[in-house]
Amino acid sequence: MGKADIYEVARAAGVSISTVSRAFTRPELVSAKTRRKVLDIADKLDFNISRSATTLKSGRTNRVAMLMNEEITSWFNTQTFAGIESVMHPAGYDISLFQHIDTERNRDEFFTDLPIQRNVDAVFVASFAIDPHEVEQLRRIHVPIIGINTPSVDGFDASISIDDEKGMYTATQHLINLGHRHIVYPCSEASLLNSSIDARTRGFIRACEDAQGKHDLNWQVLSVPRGPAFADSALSALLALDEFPDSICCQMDMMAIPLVIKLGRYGHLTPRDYSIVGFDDSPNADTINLTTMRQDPYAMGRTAATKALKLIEGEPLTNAHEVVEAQFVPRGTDMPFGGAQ
Amino acid sequence: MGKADIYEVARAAGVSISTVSRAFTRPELVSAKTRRKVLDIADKLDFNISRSATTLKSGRTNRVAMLMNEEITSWFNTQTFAGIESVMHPAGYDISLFQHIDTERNRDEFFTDLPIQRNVDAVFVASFAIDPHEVEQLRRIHVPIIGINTPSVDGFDASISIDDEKGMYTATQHLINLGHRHIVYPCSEASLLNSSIDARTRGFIRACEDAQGKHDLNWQVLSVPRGPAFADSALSALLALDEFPDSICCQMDMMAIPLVIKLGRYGHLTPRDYSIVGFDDSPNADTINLTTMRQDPYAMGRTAATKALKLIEGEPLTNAHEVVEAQFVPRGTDMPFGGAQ
DNA sequence: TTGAAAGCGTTACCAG
DNA sequence: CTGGTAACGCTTTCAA
Repeated sequence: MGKADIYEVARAAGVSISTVSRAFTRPELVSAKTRRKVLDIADKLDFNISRSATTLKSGRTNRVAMLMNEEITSWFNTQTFAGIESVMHPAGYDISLFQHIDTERNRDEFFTDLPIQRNVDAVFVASFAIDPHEVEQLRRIHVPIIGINTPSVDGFDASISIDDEKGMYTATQHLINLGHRHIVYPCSEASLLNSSIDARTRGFIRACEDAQGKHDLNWQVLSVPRGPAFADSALSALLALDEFPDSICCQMDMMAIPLVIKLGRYGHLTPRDYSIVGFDDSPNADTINLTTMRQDPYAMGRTAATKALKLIEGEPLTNAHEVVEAQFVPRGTDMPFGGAQ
Repeated sequence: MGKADIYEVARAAGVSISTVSRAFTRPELVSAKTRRKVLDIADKLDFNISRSATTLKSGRTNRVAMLMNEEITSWFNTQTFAGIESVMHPAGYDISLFQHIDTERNRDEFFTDLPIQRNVDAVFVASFAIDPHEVEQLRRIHVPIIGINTPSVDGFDASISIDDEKGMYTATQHLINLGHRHIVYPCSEASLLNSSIDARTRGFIRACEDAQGKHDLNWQVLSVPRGPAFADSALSALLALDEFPDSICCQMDMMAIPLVIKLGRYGHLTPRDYSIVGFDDSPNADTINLTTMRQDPYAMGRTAATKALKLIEGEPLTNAHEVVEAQFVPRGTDMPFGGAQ
């Protein structure tokens, strides 16, 4: 907010407040000379249009909400947020962030209070298992709701999701095709709140079951507690196995990367001793040369935001609900079973 | 925004709009019975107070701006943002993000347009070399300006900075004290826009120069181009050296981590063959057991936000400008020179 | 405890 | 192309 108000500027410029307003927001309606004079004086007086007044008048809030599990600092959330921001900011929108909508208490609080707390033009829901009743609550604020990796698209006006199950199915199948028969899937316990995690686990299991008939597969899901030490827990669990597996299929790169590094300290080297594939292609995956399934949450954020903008404008969406596939990224942590020469 | 307006709610509840307003924002001024009735009806009608109207009336925007170099997705920016958010969001503020204020064009555009583009109650400037003229421009929006790791605090109402130079001085000294005499400092070229980077380099150089008298030191700054491949460039430059150094002092962990991993593939193992220390303690530093200097940008963000809130309230700050020190985190990538037994 | 009315700073319609 | 004026939805005195 500047120092002076629109009346002072109008007076100083010898014009009406209408003209001052137009000089800023509809320059084409004002003569070049008048416009220049107004803008000069406004600049001198440190005046600028009040967004609050504009938004009140227009009925638009120029703000959207983004709901997420956990912290904005996680790789997925940051990338998604950045993608949304890259579209919404240039369009004049701010993003109001709601983190940690993943504990019973926070969820309750959030879904009870959102409508009366903030006003937004759209709501993004990123990667969590929102339930139908909660979607219902959200709908009451009467703005478009856009899902990103939500378990279901019921109640959403638009969505973009990665096919986690299929992606993990592909990764698992890759290991099986390589001849691996003893496959372990280390994963942090399902939170019931991150639909991606669950879907990936399903993909792994389905791939193993499908292959079971053709091969004598020894596979298992190795579930460890959530929390900051999940990778170390998985490491211990892996080392405690009677027999070390010939391959590891990881829920995510953040699991795979520490495992590759730390297993090496125990003499288990990839790809010499075992194959391992990750999921995400998050930072440092390339550094350790990890074979993985790539997803692009930044691009998903952009897509979601583009849909949101259209919905806000009342434009129809040609394909409201999109599903994208994870992309296989072959690198150096996998090798045919017994294939080292 | 809900469906109904305040008049409908007032009518349905048989009260005036004043009472409806108070039921929401000053519940203590309304009888319990009336309040309940109003809130019930409001809920039924999906009504809720318009923030736009409230902010217009109050003169507050309930929004702050955050300026940064590069992307929100960098570790430092994400952490700082999350820290600010953790304080500002509960206080009712949204954060309007301005990324990439680091190219000539973006800077110009930004500093010319900010005042007329958005209205904010405070501005955070994170980690870049804003120049005095630009601070001057910023000041014209007449709100508190809070710096985070800015090169100077002139013109800022408050600031929190890490002592990068001292931190790197300490790290370098540590290597020298360990007996190392051939030290290389790989760093991506100074951007002129990231004051932290410059300060760290100065710290390294000063530590070397200070030790020069006492020891026969062979030190050098190995500058490589900025960009996504900076770590690989540093790797090549290091391998091209006539003699491989006995120690490496890294500008940041994002440089150190790939180096440790990739140098290993060329047979240079730490701490056996060389010592290396990083800076930041960013993700995976612990995974590879990297000795480093820790900084906590999340905490700095919180501190900055706390100061901002006070300034917005017009409260005095007891210590407007704070400097914190990086903390030495000894782990496993350093060892006395020739000390392996 | 409640109601009436002024006013926050714009925008947009309608005149001129 | 420009000016006057109502209206956006709320908060806040002031009265009752």
